[in-house]
Amino acid sequence: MQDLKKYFTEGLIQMAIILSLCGVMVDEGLEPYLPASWHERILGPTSALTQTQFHNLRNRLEDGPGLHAKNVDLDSFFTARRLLGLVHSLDRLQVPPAELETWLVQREQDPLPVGLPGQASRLAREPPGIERVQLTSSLESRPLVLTLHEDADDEEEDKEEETDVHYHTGALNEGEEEEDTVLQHFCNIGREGGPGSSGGVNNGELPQNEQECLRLLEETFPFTEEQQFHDAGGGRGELELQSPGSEPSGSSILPSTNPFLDLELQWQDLLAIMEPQNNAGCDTSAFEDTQNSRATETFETLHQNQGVDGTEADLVMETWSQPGSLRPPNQSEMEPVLLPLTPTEELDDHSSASSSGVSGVYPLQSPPDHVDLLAQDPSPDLCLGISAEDVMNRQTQDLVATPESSSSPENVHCSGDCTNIQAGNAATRGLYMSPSGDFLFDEDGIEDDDGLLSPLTDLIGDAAILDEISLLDMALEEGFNPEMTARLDEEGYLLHSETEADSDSGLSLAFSLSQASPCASEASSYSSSSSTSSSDSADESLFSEDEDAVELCDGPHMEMEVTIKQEEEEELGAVGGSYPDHAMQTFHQSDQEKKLLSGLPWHLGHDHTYHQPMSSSSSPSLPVGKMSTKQSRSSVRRNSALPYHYSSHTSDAKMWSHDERRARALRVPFSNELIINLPVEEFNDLLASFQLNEEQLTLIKDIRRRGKNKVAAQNCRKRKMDVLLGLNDEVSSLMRSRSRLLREKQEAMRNLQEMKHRLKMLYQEVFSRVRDGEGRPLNPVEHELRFELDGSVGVASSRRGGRTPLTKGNRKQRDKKK
DNA sequence: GCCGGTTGTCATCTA
DNA sequence: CGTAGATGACAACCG
Repeated sequence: MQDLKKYFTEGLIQMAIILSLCGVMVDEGLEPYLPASWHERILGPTSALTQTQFHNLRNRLEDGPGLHAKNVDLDSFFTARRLLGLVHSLDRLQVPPAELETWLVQREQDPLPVGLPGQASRLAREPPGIERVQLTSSLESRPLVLTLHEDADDEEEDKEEETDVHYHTGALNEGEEEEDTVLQHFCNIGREGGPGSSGGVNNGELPQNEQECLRLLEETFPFTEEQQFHDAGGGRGELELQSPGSEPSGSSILPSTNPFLDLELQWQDLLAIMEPQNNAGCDTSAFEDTQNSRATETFETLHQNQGVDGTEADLVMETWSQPGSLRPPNQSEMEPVLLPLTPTEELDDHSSASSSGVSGVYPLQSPPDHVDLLAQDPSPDLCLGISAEDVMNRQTQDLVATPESSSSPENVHCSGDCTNIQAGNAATRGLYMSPSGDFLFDEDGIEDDDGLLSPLTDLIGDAAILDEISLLDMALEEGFNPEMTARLDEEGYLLHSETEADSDSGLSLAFSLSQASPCASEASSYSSSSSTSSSDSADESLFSEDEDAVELCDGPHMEMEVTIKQEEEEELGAVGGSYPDHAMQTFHQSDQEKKLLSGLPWHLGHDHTYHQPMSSSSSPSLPVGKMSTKQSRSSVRRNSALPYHYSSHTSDAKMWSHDERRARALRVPFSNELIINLPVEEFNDLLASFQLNEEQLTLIKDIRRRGKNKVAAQNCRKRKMDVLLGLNDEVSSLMRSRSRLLREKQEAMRNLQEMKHRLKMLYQEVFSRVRDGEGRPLNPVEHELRFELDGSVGVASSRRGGRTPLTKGNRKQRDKKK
């Protein structure tokens, strides 16, 4: 939304409108409105700078901030590509080429002189491979996404395009001096309009162009025709279309009519944009999408026409592309195309995903992509840089989706956004797309609707795309992979449970160690409260499962328990009597319940030890008095059946067996574990679900009480032990502290003695220098120095007891006299 | 058989 | 009032 705000804030909307109007006269209209700083303002932090790292890197390398920032150093880029091997993929996939086209178009449209120098330099810099990429991409984009569908033909076309591209690029490099047909067209247009005023030129030609465009549209431009056109001319067709002002040139490469088409398309795009519905239309019709994309292209071209004025052009471009990203200024267009490729794909993916995720409204992405490719670059630039970009795209798409929002400027932006996003999608998806064309885009869009992941998965799915996808993409995919997140979540849950278990174990102390049982452990007093709350839902589910299990219990585990129980019963004799199958089942259920309960957080968190007895419910319950011999047997059985249960104490088994016996005797339909571990509500529900007599209820409550108290006792003992240990530690620390203090005391005593000694020496020295009134030294026996509180010093006679104040001054004087 | 440790249980208090 | 936790005390069991 912030981005949108940025775009919509203040005069941006007006700017967009003006720009749209500028379809005829971009330069004139924009100039007043486009201060040099506008780019940054409009784009804000999310602009090119925030774009894909890749773009950013290039930007950094070459131009730095501003529009140029997007311009990529082709050499560096190419090198990087080779190194990464991504470059190759980029060449194919890179949507950015569209931008190149736009750039070229701008050149053409623009009076050649305008922005040439910078661009030319860039072109010259660009390695041939890069140029190809641009051209191919541009060609693909222009021919409409249709070209994308034709994967097989793409390479050949690309080659052809490459030639064209070289041609164009050469023109660009030469500063439009070259006689490239396309360039010538553009040059002618620009010249007609006047080198300085591209807009003016355009204006003059517009009417004709429009007419021709309309005618051409009717004749050739039918959507299907676009495909044909694309098939036939690929890049050429694009070039033609792109050259808005160019006269119909006989040049094989660039049909002059195409430029007119572009103009018309631009107009249509503008009109469509003006119409609120267009936004929605993007979704509905590929044609509209194409128009939108074209509109963006037109703006781009206009921007380019502005030529050198990167700022103004950038502004325009930005206004169009804003949602995703702004194109870099003049030069940047070229580079953005290239650079964005990988990132753009990523962005596209994100954007597409986002768009899809946001609303199915924008299935269009693919179709506009062709045209949008130009726009893509910008968008990807913006989007790619930051993960948040996806959100941006979604937001922008949302805006676009709302047809109502389509007021002139907003529409423009929206369309631009849509185009950008779509372009991104198209770049990646165009490959996937079948020759069906625009509609295919819709399909893609639908696929996109699945979510962000879908595009990624799609990319992965396509081998070619995979080639193109960079490691970064992979990383991104992994990062976004929902499965991974799910796994993480699970792991986190596991970890959480483990941690709880750990905490529990900590609580249980030795108990847990000795008796730790994998089976469900009762919730420890500490963890139980919290765990229960968190696990309520799970518990419920488990509970339901448990109930089912009660009814349906079966399986080998059942058999094991049954045998054990039978043995136990034999041992027990008449106490338990013979359990009906139902009861057996219920107990078996208890085992399953254990399993289920084990999954419960609270269950996990709890002490290991005493539940074991719980788990041992299946284990035979022996009369307390009989336990000695039989216990060992039962314990052995337990061990065999439930090794984890095993505890040194058979008493546990006994105890539980006692409750278990009673429960069996009363035919309690659920296990002790459930009785003890279930939360109160569920426990009550459980009791309510079964018709139990008073005796059974009492027993169940006693079992629950004892079970919980058992845990409480364990915890209490553990705490007590902890307290003892803590006290022991405290005692140790206090002992150490005492030793330390004693040492310090000794040290202080030594220091004190030393000080006393030094004081004594000093006293003697001072006293030895004191003289009486006759100048004779004082007799230490008869006199002594007295230090008063006020700091004065006097000589006192030890015999008379009288004191002769002796001030320092006096003493000093005396000393001086001496 | 005694002793120490462990564990379960009960009773009671408290939140 | 009911529930659950905490704790002291008791008893049983084991090594």
